[in-house]
Amino acid sequence: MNQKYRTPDGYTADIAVFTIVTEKREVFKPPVMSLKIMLIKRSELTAEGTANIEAGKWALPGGFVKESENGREAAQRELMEETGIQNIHMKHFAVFDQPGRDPRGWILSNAFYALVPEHLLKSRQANDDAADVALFSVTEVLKSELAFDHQEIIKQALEMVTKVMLQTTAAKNFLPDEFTYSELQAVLSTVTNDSAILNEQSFARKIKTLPFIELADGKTTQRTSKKGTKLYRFIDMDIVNPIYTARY
Amino acid sequence: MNQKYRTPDGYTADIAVFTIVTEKREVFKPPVMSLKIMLIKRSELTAEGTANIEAGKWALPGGFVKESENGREAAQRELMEETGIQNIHMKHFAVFDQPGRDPRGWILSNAFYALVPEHLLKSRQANDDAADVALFSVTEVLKSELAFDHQEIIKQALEMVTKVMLQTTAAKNFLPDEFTYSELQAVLSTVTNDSAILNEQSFARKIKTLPFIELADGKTTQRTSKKGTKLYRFIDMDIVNPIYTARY
DNA sequence: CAAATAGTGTCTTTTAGACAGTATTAC
DNA sequence: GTAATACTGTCTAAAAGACACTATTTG
Repeated sequence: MNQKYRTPDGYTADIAVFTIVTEKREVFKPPVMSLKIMLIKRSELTAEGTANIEAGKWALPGGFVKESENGREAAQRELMEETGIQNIHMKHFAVFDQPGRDPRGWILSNAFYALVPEHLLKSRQANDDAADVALFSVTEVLKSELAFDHQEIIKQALEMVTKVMLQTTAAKNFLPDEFTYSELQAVLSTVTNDSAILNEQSFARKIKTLPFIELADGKTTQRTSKKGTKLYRFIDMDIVNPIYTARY
Repeated sequence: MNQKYRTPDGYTADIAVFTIVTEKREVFKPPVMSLKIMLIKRSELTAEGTANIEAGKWALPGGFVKESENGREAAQRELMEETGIQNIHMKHFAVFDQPGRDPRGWILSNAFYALVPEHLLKSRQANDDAADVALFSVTEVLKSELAFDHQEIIKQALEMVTKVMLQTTAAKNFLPDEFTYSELQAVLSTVTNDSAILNEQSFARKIKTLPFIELADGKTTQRTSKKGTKLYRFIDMDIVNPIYTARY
């Protein structure tokens, strides 16, 4: 190894787990949803019994990458250790490597986000060096004081999530396999104000023409209305919607 | 520091510099363009005179991140040292951290891409531990054997570039401030086959309605036709074009 | 004049967007 | 019946897509 170059003091992985919780679910009514992020409260002592850094503050779950792991594997493991949540799909979106971002030395953070349905987080439980786990509304979190530079990480994660929700079929992560147009609207409304999406009649017509959504033939549900509503499914595909062919 | 965790053996930054070269520029004709990537040939000896790893192979420019630098700064510096190119805008797009990807140990690579006009690369010159610098067509590069896992890095960079070119105003990186519709078409044609973009009359009409492009009032050029052509400018803005409101 | 690029005119078809109306069901 | 959600009918205005035509300039 070339010793001219410093080796980092640590390589970590942090995970911004987003979910959409159903705030209000009344019989025969479309749900009302809101976007949340899962954070842990850093414990006073580490698992080894020494004083923990940034103790007592809320933070993204995460920790050091171990030997023979890559960042993604560490993210999965740390999430499991601290919150009991496992097997969720996460995507890398940035690296935070600013010297000084962590008082312990030159610590690199590999940042991931995950979009998961609420029920997968039901079993969450604080463990290891987490004293607590909770869901926070994203607006709330952007105003609170968090550990390290986690507020900045969350801010960037949120921008990414908004984009991904509107430009890919990521909304499917928050819906059952078969869903109604109003449920899809409820999901999308957590990240957009676009009237073409939020207007009821427009969207009810539009959904039938989208190439990445198909009708679940003949099936209906009464969970959002007395009348009964048609069910739709996402078709898996990669979509690039060029801005040069869009209509404005 | 918690010694349970391995510290990485190195933290590097690699840069995929893309440019669009004008393959054919005849008087009074729209240009023909093609997408290229800049690679270096790894020298036999390092700057210190020791044998270089992966010597003789073509690779992305890049190298170790130094003390008090972040990944982005190292990417800028290494690009400068190896190719003489400086002050270009680069974006981070992935981290490559698979154990075993580099025979020297656990070496993390922070991957960046840059989109730059051809003229900024005119002054390129191999230096430091680079024996040569050259531009390769992207189709060619995906078939050749490169150092480390750089082919995979380039593959992912390319996917990102295609998306970014079509979903943002990134095409401006390859155009003069004021450009004709056929020049914009030439740039976009390097990454898409979309008929709505490549059809001459459609696009000539379309460009006038795009909210992120404005007419450079009254100005014309003869560089693409005898008749003279109107010039346009990009307006800086962030665009999210939701797939749910697109027309298919 | 011919040839080439850059447009515009015009027509047809599709889509958006708005508003009002209908359908179905629980209670 | 009432009230609520989920649609559909219908109209208008805008846009897409295709094809032919015009405009301008060089040589």
